[in-house]
Amino acid sequence: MKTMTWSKEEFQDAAIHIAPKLLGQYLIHCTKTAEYIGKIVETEAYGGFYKGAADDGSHAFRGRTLRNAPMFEAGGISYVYLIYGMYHCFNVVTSAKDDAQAVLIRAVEPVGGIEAMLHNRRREKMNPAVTNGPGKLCAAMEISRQENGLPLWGDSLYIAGSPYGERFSIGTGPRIHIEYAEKGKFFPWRFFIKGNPFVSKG
DNA sequence: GCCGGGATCGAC
DNA sequence: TCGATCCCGGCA
Repeated sequence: MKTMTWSKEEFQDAAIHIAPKLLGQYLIHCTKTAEYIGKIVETEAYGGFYKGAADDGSHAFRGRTLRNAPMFEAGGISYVYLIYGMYHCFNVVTSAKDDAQAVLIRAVEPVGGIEAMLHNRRREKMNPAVTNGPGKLCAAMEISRQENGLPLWGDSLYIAGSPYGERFSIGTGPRIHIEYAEKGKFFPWRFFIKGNPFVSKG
């Protein structure tokens, strides 16, 4: 049975709607080394408004810059940036052009390309620390700024639905590590699969 | 130019 | 709890 891959149209929606929908879906990255498959277990929405307040936790809050430019494109492309000089974070850009919104993928459960993921993370055995954080999953799945601004409806980096009708309950809460955002730090825009061991500690 | 800081991680 | 490490963005 073939999985359904997300089309460009499906990304033209608010990040707050897409963030929970991405849970249980597969993030797939095909490289020369491996075909990486991770089940998305934790996401965060960025951009837009919550009860009339703009999201001051979003990179796009102060307008367009060189770094956040992909967020201002039409939904369905990647937004990958370097953080703390060492790590990368992968986002799915959503909504219409010039409506800067994105979903940060915070954690995945390894499903395919596991040997390569372990190698990339310099681990001997699988455990949650291999992919239970945004920087960790990028390192594991070979996602860096080379993957910035790429279409997600192509065939090298894309989202696919689960062929199984998997049931799970969704937890929500405030987003991680944006204490500087006076309004946004209270938005309940973090989503995760309850009980999944690969959800980040936060 | 210079300087402050970050949607993190892992060692101590 | 704290340091690593570097690009960006704001300001001069």
